[in-house]
Amino acid sequence: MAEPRKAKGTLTIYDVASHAGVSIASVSRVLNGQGSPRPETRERVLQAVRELSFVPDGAARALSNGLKEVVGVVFRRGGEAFTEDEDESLLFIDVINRGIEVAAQNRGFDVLMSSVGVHDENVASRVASIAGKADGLILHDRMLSAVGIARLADLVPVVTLAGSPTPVSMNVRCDNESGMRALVRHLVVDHGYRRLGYLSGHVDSPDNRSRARAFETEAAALGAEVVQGGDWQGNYSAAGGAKVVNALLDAGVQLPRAIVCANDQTALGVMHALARRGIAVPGQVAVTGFDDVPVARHLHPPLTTVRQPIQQLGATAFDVLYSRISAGSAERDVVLPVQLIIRESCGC
Amino acid sequence: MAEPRKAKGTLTIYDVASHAGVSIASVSRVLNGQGSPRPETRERVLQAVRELSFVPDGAARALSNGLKEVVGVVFRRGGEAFTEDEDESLLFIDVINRGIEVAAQNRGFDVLMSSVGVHDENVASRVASIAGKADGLILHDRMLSAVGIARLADLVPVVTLAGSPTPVSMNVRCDNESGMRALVRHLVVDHGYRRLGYLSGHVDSPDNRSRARAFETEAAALGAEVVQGGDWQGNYSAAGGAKVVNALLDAGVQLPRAIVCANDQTALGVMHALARRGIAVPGQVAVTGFDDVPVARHLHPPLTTVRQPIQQLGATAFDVLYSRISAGSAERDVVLPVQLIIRESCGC
DNA sequence: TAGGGTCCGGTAAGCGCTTACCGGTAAGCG
DNA sequence: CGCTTACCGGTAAGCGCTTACCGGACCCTA
Repeated sequence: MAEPRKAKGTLTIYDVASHAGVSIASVSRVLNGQGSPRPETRERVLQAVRELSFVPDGAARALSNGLKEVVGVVFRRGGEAFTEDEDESLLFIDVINRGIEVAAQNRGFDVLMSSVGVHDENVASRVASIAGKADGLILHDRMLSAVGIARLADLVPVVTLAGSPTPVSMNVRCDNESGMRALVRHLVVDHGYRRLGYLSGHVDSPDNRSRARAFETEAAALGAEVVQGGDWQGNYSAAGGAKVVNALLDAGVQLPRAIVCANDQTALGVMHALARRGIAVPGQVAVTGFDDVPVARHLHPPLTTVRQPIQQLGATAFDVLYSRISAGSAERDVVLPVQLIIRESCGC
Repeated sequence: MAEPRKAKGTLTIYDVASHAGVSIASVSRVLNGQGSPRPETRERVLQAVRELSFVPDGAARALSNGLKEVVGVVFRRGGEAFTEDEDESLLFIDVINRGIEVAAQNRGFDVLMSSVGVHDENVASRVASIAGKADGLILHDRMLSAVGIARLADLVPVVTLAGSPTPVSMNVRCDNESGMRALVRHLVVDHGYRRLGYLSGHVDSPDNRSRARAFETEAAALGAEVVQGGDWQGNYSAAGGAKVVNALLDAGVQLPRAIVCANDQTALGVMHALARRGIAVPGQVAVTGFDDVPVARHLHPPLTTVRQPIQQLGATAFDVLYSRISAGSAERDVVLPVQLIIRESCGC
């Protein structure tokens, strides 16, 4: 721990008060718009604040108010350090985070960002440390077990993203089911593909599970043949998608007519791998994604995918958390609509 | 402002103390590893902390210590809301931010992220508000005027990214000059291109200025013809790059043999626009970027660019700030090396 | 067994702010 | 003209934590 005690000439409200010739209470009142100070007093204070360029200390304020005006966001980063894979997977999470941030600003809150390494042992302790510095927490997918969340939740309000609500925490997610159903329907009904593969994301991700399930049931309902499971397991990354395809091809497996990927990053890797092997997309194999990350439209061919309102997702998470913090209660399970985005990688 | 005063049953150190049958001083000492508590006392406290799952309040701690263990990071986001352009430009900044974050964690710090809209009037007040909640600030490119920085800097230590050091603030940047020189040399000497265009970034960005200058002088030194200026002005975004190319083409201008873009995003837009117009890259026009953002290698053709150690940039910024915060002083101007990455878009 | 030195651990003072409470002044009323 | 009422603004307490300071217990030595 660093150890300065008074780095700078640390102005306090006392300095402002004496400079303005009023009491600290008046200064505080003016700064917070409480009470009804006489215009003259008010002006004197503002003048002093301006002259000294005083900024009140957030910690003191927080302590006094019981409100830090800070929310914490916790998410996983890729490998230990600066691996390629990590960089690739930035997009999705970062867009969500920006959504959170923008929403937070509207309420005068700021956002404490904290990532956790994949094989970081004590996630719980990191999270706890953030909890101490924030009024509430937003947890990205797969951060903590249900028990962990429960324990956390009686420290501070907790919102999870793409998880499931618990008795003590709230959740915000997208409507994976209907998005996936629409996608499969498009592939089977509109294009007439009879054999589809699902290249999964992390097995323990609720998003992945519901997408897989919807994929399976819809395809079955439409009478299409389905390929998935062990060999088809990715990890939401481009590298993961490429690896699966390469392994399949090396094993001489006959690819299905369309590969439905758990997310856009995976699709990106799949298309890359396919291109390297000289397999035409969508001519020989169609590929689809999920998320509609910005780069999706810049791929060759442009990626057919399901658009999640990614930034909205973050903004909503904040709003839910905020209403919990300030009003004391909020909706526990919010589901956002998605939209099928048909571009060219499906064969259109 | 929200107005809860005691949201939860807020555990305090007093609760822990009485639960453990010791004084609050002992609890604090155990928690901070100060003094030399008797093993038994120590154990009692830890036990109590565990049982109550107590987490000390960050604000109180900060107030008492004069150290919040938080640094603020301020950057610009694109348009007002959820525009396409905004999404596109995520990459660069976010990688830096992640670098900051990882470095911060190593020191037990957390990162307060705050973005500012492009046409946000009172940047200064937003920044000030962050300043009150942090021990130091990292400002991305083009956030504040020199005066603004000066004023800010006597509130808290300030590090700028890709700016220039001021008497009171520190700066971290990459070696644009040598990167650009190497790139131009490659284009002119190795490929023999005689006519080069520089598609700029924001005019008021120090990075852009030094790249433009290096481009110009090196090209001149090698006797190549240079095209730049008014019509060649982008804004670091893909859309900006595409717009310039389209305008040029519409005006019937003869494009130079190679287009050197101020950054990768711009190059991405340029390549896209060129492709739409049926112009072969690099066959008819070579295109290069700057940054080596992760997607650069997934373009068609893969982008020749100058790699900046982006994540390092962030990490270094934090380290500099940290040493200033804890040791009271630090280097004022840190320059990181870059590396020419030759892929295919240059014609190789 | 008494005196001195060590350790531990408790008490209390503050960190910078908000705000309940109260006293003083001025305006309003009879 | 004196008393009430209202309105400002000041004083002080307290938010949860760290830590300086001090007193007590224990151990060692003579």
